[in-house]
Amino acid sequence: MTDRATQTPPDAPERRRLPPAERRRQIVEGAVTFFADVGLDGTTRDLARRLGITQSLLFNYFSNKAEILEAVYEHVYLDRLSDDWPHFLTDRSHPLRARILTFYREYSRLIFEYNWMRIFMFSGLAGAELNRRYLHHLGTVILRPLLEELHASAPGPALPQMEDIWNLHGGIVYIGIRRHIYQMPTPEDPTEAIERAVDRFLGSYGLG
Amino acid sequence: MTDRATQTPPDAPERRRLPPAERRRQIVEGAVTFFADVGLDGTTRDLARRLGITQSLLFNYFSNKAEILEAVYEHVYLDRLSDDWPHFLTDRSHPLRARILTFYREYSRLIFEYNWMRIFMFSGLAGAELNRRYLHHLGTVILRPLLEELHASAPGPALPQMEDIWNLHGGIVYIGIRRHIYQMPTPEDPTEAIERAVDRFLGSYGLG
DNA sequence: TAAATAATAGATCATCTGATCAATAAGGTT
DNA sequence: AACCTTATTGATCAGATGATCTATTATTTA
Repeated sequence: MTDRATQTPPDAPERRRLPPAERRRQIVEGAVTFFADVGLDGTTRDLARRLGITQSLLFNYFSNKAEILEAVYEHVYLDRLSDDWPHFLTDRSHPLRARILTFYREYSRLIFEYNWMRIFMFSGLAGAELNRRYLHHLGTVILRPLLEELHASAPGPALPQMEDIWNLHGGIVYIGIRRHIYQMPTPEDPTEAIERAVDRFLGSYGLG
Repeated sequence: MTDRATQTPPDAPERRRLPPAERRRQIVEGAVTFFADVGLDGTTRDLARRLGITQSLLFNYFSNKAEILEAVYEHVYLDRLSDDWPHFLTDRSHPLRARILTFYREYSRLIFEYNWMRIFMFSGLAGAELNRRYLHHLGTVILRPLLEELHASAPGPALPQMEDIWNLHGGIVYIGIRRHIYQMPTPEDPTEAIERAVDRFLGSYGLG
């Protein structure tokens, strides 16, 4: 910031004139971690500084800040809910326990990520419709079928309700919240904790 | 905002000159819901507008915005963790199940509240030390003793770990997150869902 | 090598935002 | 009723912020 006049500042590469597609990609990826760090109220100047470009350049690729945030959402929400999971979860050729464990192993690997977790929370607090859509989708496409699978498999009279599925889900997701939102220590690998949570849940419906 | 000159605007009471203590209290309470709504980046002008006072008046009671936020934290974090709970939870003259259920009935009543839930989340995302202190306190003063009570009561060889307690806790807290952060529909009264979650948990350690 | 293209930087604008301060007036006191 | 204290207001400042526009200059093309 001091010797900006020198041709090659100490650490900043001072590279310029990237192909537009690549620059745009660089901006979006930088914006994702930037807004994940500081929140959606982060300034375009700080974002530009972090990217090593000028603030005005941002507006050459996006007509306003809201458009940058849209690109961030798109980049972050993309492929977070695989279309395979509903089929996989209802594929009764595998034991239900294995299906659930495989799902949550995959799912937690995808969402226990700093950028996702925080941008999801920031936009949730901002009241973004996107969050409700995502959760509604999660509920109808994954958790609801999961409930039906449990009803089909449970031997006893005790059957889970939808709210119980949300409880199972929430207990697992809470690991990611503790880690990335509250920045508390959590198990490095959550797999075992998830496995025990799932087994407690299944066990209580006679699905040990 | 249009006819501010008229002596008594249509709806605004245009009252002035409250006793300082009362005005301060009014500001803090207004600030709590204001910042819970819009986030900690909400402007002092919007806050003043909501309170029906001028922006400059805020700085007569607080020397800067950070001081307002401190008062908000203090007001919101106050008495959220009762000192009675540790004693109550370890009082073996009552059945463990009743102790846990009573605790979570009380606790959920206290924290499943719009202002608390959102300010806790906003400040957590902002990296506030206060959140980590709160959660650390919760862990050592409530959840850890709870774990020990479970170890003392569980008949079988299977014993919960601390991470399992966090899972129980997270699953319950997640109801409040869904309601107040994601603004999704949740059971009006979470008591039954909590009861079932606790029973699943206890059952899996032979404490049915 | 010279010209053309367009990615990037720098300057600038209008508005917003936290904060200050002198002027005003509400409510109590005598 | 006149006075006094001080809660409250209105004007204002400096810096921050989103956005625009023109000047540069890296890279390609002829």
